[in-house]
Parts: sequence; structure tokens; C-alpha cells
Amino acid sequence: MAIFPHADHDHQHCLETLMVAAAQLCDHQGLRLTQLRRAVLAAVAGSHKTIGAYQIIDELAASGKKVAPISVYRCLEFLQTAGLIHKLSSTNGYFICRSAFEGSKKPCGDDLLVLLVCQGCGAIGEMDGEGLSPLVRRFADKGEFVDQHSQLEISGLCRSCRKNGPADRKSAGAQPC
Amino acid sequence: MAIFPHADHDHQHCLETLMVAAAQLCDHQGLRLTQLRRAVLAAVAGSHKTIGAYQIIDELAASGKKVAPISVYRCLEFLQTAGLIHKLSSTNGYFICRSAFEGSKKPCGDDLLVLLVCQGCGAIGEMDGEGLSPLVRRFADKGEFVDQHSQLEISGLCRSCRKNGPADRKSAGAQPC
DNA sequence: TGTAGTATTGTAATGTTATTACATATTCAT
DNA sequence: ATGAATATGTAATAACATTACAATACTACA
Repeated sequence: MAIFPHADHDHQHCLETLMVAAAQLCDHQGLRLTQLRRAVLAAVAGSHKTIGAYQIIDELAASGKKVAPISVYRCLEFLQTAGLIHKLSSTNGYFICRSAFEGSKKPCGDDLLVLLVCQGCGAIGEMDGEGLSPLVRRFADKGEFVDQHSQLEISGLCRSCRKNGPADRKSAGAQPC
Repeated sequence: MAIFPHADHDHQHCLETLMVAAAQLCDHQGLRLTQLRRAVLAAVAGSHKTIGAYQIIDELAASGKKVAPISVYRCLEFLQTAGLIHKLSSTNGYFICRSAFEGSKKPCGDDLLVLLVCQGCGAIGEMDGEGLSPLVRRFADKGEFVDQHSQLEISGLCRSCRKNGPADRKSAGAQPC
């Protein structure tokens, strides 16, 4: 899969892969992927962009399921711990872990994330942090610091937003990018 | 200056250096460091940790100056643009730019930040991102992405928090670390 | 199977962070 | 002085997140 999926990719397929992988992953870890958690996961997995907690609430409400904020936050925390989703702290948005989307059976350690964040369409490209790890350790050493978790957020423009120009970008909310 | 200043360093000196440097810097850039902006800057500069917008409001109120949230946010945005402060997105906290604390006369480009964030005492160590820049470009290239701004947040424990152990850390709010 | 213990979800209220919209006041250049 | 631009004030509200406690649903094991 490309780091930024094409606008016309088969997202239904992404979703199916994810749900199967998530079930397996939770099973192996002895975690319970309940109905509510599944619903929240599906909402987050609706696109390759971030989604806010209250947007999730709205989506669930739209499909007839009324859930309180706290319930959604509890699910989000569970899913983060399980390694199925991540949080983009600069926007308080949640998004699916790439390795989960790709059907990985192993939980994604989130101790080193590298994220490309498109300012045009909001798409998130998650990359493996190869090469970054030693650098992080070097930074930490310099500060006599012991690192536990790192996140590199790179903001910019993805290919299609660069091509389409600023005019097109604003309306990009609907497309998967 | 060490990346994490010692608990017993002369913080008054930090403050004075900062205020002089800030005035010069704004002057050179044709920016107006008004009284309100100065007050907000001073509040942020009260420590080498992050401070929340509403904490700033409280501090100003305590010294007799009642300010609305929006005013503080406007100042914070100004100060960020001027390169005097940064925001730690994972905690929505604001902190003084290291180069401003050190009296630099040039605005700090904030297109590449490397931050050590101590989970014990909340101190922020800002490092120059030497060595990271090419890596960021490599990550971006891989995703056919054009990067504009990057922030690497490294969470962990600073030296003194590691030494003092968990018991001591909770109460660390008062000391400059 | 019953039951105790753990995990999950529900309910209600509230806390925290940030923005919109519009009015007023201050500063700058001429 | 005056108009334009910049900065701040006022009020309301939006957006994000948590606390405290009650009820329900699973799991293990006698």
C-alpha cells in the first residue's frame, strides 16, 4: 500500500482487512473487542484521516447508537493500548494504525511514530521510524534523558494536494486523498 | 546552559535575559511587544516547563490583571509567530523557546523542533534538530510529500527525576527541575 | 449452576482548551 | 488631525476530555 492511498482505492477492502486483523490481534492478546469498541474502531477506520472523538459520537448517533463522550474515550484508549489506533496530538484526532490497516497480526508498538500530516486534505501517512531510533537515542543522551515514547509529526502537503492546488484543497474533506 | 537547567539555577537571570532579547527581537522584526504580550511572555517564562493558557489567565488575574481567554490566545499566537515561544501539542502547553531564553537576537525558526519532555517534572528540553533534517526529508520523499514543519516529541525522564524516583516526582511541580 | 470478582458500559455533571463575532481603543503614517 | 491598520475588550459558545458513581455483563471456579 502506498503511504497515501489513492483517492479511488477500494476502501471497503481496507475496512474488511482491518476488522479481521483487529479481531485476531485482540484474541492473541487476550483483549475483548466488544461491540462498542468495534463500532468506534469502524468509525475511526472510515478514512485514512483523523477523526475527533465527538465526530465519532455523531457518527454512532447517526446510525442509531447513542453513546456518551466518556464511553467513546474509553474505547479510544483501549484501541490505542491495543495498538490499533493512534492519536495525532496536534489536532486531537484519532486515526487507524497503518499496520492494522494492512492486516498485521502483531500489535503496533507506538513508542516511535513517524507521521506525515497533509495540511491540504488531512490524510495521515504513517511510516516506520527506521533510521530515527538511533537519532532519538542520541538526542536523549545529550540531555541525559531516558526516552520512552517518541512521535515525529511532519506537516506538509501530499502529492495530490500539491497537484490540485489550494482551491481544491478546502473541499477535500470528503475524499480519502 | 544545560538542556535541563538545574533546580537551583538563577532563574531571575533567565527572565531578564529573555525580556531584553525579546524586546530586541521584536524591534528588529518590526513587531510590537505590547504590555499584554510582555505579561503573557513573562508568565510563560516563569519556568522551563509548559504552562496552559488558562493558567496564564490565572496568573495575570492574581497580579491584578483580568484578561479574557481570547486575549491570551492572541498573545500566544503572536509570540509563537515571533519565535519566542512554542507549543507542546501533546499537552496543549506553551513554553519559552530555548534560543530566546539564551538571548538570541534572531527569531527561532520553528520548522524543526526536537523536544525532550520529562514525564516526571514536566520540564522541556529543546534541542537543535541537527541531523534530523535530512531524515525528515527522506521520510517526506518516501511519501511523495513536501514537508513544511516538523516536531519531534521525545517523552521520558530527565536526569534528576530518574535519580529522585517516582515518589519525588509528583511533587516536582514547584521546582524548576 | 451459582456466585464472587473483574471488566465493561451507562448516567450525569463538570472541567479544560479554544474560537467566533462584533465593539472599542490604540498606534502609525500622512 | 484623520483615516487605516493594529491591538484589545466583551460575551457567548464550541470543541475536547474527565470525574464520580451506578448498573450490567462476562469469567472463573467452587
